[in-house]
Amino acid sequence: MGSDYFDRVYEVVRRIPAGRVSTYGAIAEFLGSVSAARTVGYAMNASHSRPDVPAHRVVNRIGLLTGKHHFGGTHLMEELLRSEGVEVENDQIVGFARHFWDPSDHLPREFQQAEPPAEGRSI
DNA sequence: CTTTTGACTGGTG
DNA sequence: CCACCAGCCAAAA
Repeated sequence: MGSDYFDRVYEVVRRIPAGRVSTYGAIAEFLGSVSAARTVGYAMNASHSRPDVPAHRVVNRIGLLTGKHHFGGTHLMEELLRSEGVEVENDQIVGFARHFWDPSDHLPREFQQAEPPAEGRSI
């Protein structure tokens, strides 16, 4: 199905619960290489046609909303996060460590094998 | 086909 | 604290 890596990124991002956020690096590390963080960001850029991918819950390592410019509106990403209970100030997530969601800490290791989730399974 | 460029990160100087 | 470099993957020129 197209690019495997992007699909894996989307699967992970899709599991980020509302009110939680993750980072490009954490996702890349979960998928095997922390250095591929840029690619995770690039995958987010291509996630426009993936409405089921909450790209606004992915920020950089210090909780900065680096991708906010890609959400059309200047504060759309921030608004989305706030509506989920994530406090944002000066384009940065307040209490970032408190909202941080590490995929390696919640998703099964088999998930890294690029195995898509079972169909008909509610998230 | 080659080169450039990104929503990144960690290390080095 | 700031500047630069390497590593990773994919799309566009």
